[in-house]
Amino acid sequence: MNSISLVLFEDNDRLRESLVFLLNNTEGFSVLADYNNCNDAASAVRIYKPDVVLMDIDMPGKTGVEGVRMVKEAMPFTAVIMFTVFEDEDKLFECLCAGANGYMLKKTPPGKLFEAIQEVKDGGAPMSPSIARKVLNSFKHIRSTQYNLTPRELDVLQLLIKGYSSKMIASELTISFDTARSHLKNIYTKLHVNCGKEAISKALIERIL
Amino acid sequence: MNSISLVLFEDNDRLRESLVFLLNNTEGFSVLADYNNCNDAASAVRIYKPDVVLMDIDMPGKTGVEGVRMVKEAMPFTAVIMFTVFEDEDKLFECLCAGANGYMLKKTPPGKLFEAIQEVKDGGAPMSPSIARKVLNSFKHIRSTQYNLTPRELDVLQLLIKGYSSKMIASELTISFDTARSHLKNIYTKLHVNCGKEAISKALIERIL
DNA sequence: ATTTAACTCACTCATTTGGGTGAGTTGAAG
DNA sequence: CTTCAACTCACCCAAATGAGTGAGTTAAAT
Repeated sequence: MNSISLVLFEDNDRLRESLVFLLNNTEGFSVLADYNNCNDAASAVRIYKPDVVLMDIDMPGKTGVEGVRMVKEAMPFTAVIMFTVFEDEDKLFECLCAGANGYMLKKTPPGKLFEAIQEVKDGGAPMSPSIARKVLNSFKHIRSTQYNLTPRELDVLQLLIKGYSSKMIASELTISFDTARSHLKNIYTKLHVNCGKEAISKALIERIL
Repeated sequence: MNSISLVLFEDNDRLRESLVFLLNNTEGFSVLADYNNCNDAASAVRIYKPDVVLMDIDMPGKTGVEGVRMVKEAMPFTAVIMFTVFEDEDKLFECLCAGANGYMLKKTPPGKLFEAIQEVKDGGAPMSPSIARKVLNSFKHIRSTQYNLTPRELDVLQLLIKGYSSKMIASELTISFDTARSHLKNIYTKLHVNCGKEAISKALIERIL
């Protein structure tokens, strides 16, 4: 019942089959489906609703980067762990933006990988140590660029994160209450969120500030 | 001008002096002061206002755990990197609670350490890979210990962070709207905040979840 | 010179939120 | 057996929020 359900996307048949075998013979894990490409990733996760998706980056056809994007669009709360041999910073960055929840190198021993699966299911962000730093570096690039927040909007967002109310933001920035709220609304639109709380989460988690 | 200023606390004289020498002969770093104990850590950081503090954990007299606490009380925005040989989970945990910003093992090569210093100065959270997981595990222990959140309250807080409204939280947890709000109010009280936005910030920044 | 983006401000409206107060149930610890 | 913490639910109210719409100003880019 509380076993973690998975769907795998991995073009290397031997590796994939090994993983499926290992996972299905490990208590607490059950592989619902596995694919050698992620062309149908969206429908796959919609059908199986797995707790966790293990996604290779380098696959023929659609790349894992597109894969994670599709998964996240289809089922936003499905945890996705990228599983790759390469430590390509650009791809890493793209995957982050696409919403991947973890990054494990293929050289990771199975035990660690299983821990990572458990961890990501628990809301963690497992990453192979060697790419952890890269991840931080990638995030530095983001710093709002992604959402095209204006300088003023960043000011507002920063205060919002401090827990300031619209009124407080207005007085802090010496602008009118309505202007502050106007900025907030624009921020929400740009961040694709519907309220301040979501904006704060997104900003803090994605390290926009 | 843009060189990173440091203050060191390390009881091993040879190691400390080596570090001071290395840092002062590396572009971008300047050691303002170094101590073989952290008894006067508070006044030291108040006087020197360093960008970064490098703090050993195992020192005679006051431990580095108390050291980081003092530093953080005196100068909350000073970045503190713990620098230790041991991977003691309990001490690690204590340091986390005390507000340390990074954890580097002494076996870390100088280059990596310097990167870490730069990183922590830039707002990152550098950690030796081997303790990164421990940190995550430690954080699991925290899970409210600090604020004595009940399991249910943690459930609610988790959803709050996802941007859920009271109504959504209620339906997600299959409780009434008022119960959800009741939990929220209790959470706010325990976290010493006045609104959900502050709660989200606090929870994410202090990694309560 | 004109377009454009950023910033500014205002008004309305339905909904949500935080705060306060009070209270019933349950399960575990003493 | 009772004490207590955790969880549950309800009602009230003032304030804050999000959403939508519209518009004036300024400074930079074309």
